[in-house]
Amino acid sequence: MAGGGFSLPKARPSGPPYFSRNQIATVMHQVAVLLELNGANVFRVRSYQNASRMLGGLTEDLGELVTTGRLFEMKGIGKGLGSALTQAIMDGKWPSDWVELHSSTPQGLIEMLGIPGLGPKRIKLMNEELGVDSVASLKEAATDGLIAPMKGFGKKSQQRMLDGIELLARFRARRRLDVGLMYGEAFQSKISSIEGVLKAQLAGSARRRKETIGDLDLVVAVEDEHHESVAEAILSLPGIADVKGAGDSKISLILDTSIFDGGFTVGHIDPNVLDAIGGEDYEQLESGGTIDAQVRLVTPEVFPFTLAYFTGSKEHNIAMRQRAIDRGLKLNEFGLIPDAKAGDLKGMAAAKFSLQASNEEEIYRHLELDWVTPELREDTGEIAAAESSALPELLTGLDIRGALHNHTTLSDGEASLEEMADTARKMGWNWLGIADHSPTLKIANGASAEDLLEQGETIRRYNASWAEEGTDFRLFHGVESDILEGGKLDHPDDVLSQLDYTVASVHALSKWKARDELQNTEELMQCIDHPSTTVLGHPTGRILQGRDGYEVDLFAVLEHMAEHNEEGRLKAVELNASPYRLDLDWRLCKHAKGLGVPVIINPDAHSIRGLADISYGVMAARKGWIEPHDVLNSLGGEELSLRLS
DNA sequence: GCCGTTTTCGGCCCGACTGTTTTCAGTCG
Repeated sequence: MAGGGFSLPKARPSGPPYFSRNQIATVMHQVAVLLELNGANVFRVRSYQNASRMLGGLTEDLGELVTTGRLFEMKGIGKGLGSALTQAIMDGKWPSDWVELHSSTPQGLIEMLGIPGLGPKRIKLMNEELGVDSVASLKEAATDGLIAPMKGFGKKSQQRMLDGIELLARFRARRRLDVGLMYGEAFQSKISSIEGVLKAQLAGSARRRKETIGDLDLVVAVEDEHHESVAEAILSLPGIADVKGAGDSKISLILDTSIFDGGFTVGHIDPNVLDAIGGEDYEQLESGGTIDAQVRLVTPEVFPFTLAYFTGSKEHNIAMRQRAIDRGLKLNEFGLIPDAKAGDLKGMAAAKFSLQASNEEEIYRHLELDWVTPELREDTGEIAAAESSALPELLTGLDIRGALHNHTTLSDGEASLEEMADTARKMGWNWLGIADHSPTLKIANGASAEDLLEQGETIRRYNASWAEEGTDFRLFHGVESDILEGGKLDHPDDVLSQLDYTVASVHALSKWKARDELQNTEELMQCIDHPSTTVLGHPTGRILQGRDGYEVDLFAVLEHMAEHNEEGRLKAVELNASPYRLDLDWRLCKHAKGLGVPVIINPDAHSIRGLADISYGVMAARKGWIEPHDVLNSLGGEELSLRLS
């Protein structure tokens, strides 16, 4: 969260329900963090976290859940949380201890949690003993040498805090998926070519294709006799800025951009996005950037277990372990070990009694599960699905036949219509949609109605000539219209009606962020009701690592879109594939799918290279359980033409 | 705070690493 400030949302003016699902889930997460900082029982903290995650992934209406009493039947909701939530939802009042936690915990403590190596316990201690209540005051205390003399602390801890603060200032803790994968793939290929390395594979959130990545995890298979030489070779690879730690099985490193053989460049960033992520300084900042990496060296027999373990997620692992326990087994990074055999042995010593597995599939099979693709390992229902062979047949890049939201030189794109079409054809697509900006967006050189309609003429000419020569490719003509006051679109109806489709997007972020969730939700719905609106573009306006989106109840918006679709009016939600956005969030894809709202993955390309961003959208969609038939991208040109008419 | 073919208390996933200790707490994944 940009800013990191915690606050309790105000109740809606009318209700119940007085709070949205998002709000409830967010507040519970915040309470969990605040409890940690106040030294609460770790399991109590976990209860809040579990409940937050569970509620955040729900599709049911909260008010209904409460009135039917089903809230109390949900796993993870007991008497305490159940009645607290009932009060919040039905009366619009947060429990008094939650309010108290929010008001009594200095905001600076939350910010301090972002410092690597520093957790809630020591933050609390420093706060109590030294009155440290922010990153700035911590820096001062550490510089004055006040930290080291404290019991349980020391000179090294003090220095690590200063280093951590430096790192925090230099770069935000997480990196976007595209950046993380760039580092990860470069590092993996360097390790793979070391003599004695049998296999090196990226694990962790990069393998799960999370939209941002905290650090890289690499699992390396190596025979015992090469262990030492491989470890040494890794430590002497180019691109290592610092070694944070090196134990027997784990090496912790910081990588920098010198790992990239061909140099480093961030490529084209559209100005709107650039502004949010640091403006002109961004490229410089990024080229001086770093990423943490952890390498695990294991024997080939253990490799699949370690790979599965460090792929995570933590929540998926917990569920997997529990499943193992239920079957008299112990699952860890070394193996899957029957209780009876392992006795009190720990770690590697117990691992020799492990059930055999030459790959991840076999581990899952031992637990009577289908193999779960890494993207789905978030404990959001994949284990139940794997148990009953009901895992989705996920979308792949090969299913993509086109995308609707792309720009040309008519507005702020770098490439002409012809260049864009040509590139799409070379990518094997059957169609391409062009949706340039509308007039209100002056910063993006929004095109006038006149120019827009002229572009339409050109497109019709191309389509006619392709049809004539029997080429299975066509252009669709649309617009990316700004959403204006009252949910209105940015062109007169008679202009919009001449287009194949309209992508309606919010760009006036500051205005939308100044309003509350209810108003924004209402306005988006009004815009969706416009007969010309076909696609809701980047639904929250978020820029990853740049700015949060505006407040909106997307569950409600999607439900509204579902009603239109049920009545035969196509209303699709965009999954903006730009790695800076990935908006619709993957967590909501499953919900859209469940409601029958079609998803359209759009690269929002501003150059021919930008079209390749579609791959990040496919990653996010897979993470959101999306199958080929859930997206418009998998339709052929003729089929899509029918859907749009 | 939740949960229970262990039903009202005592667990709650598990191990590595670091820095501080002299047997362990905090943090991380």
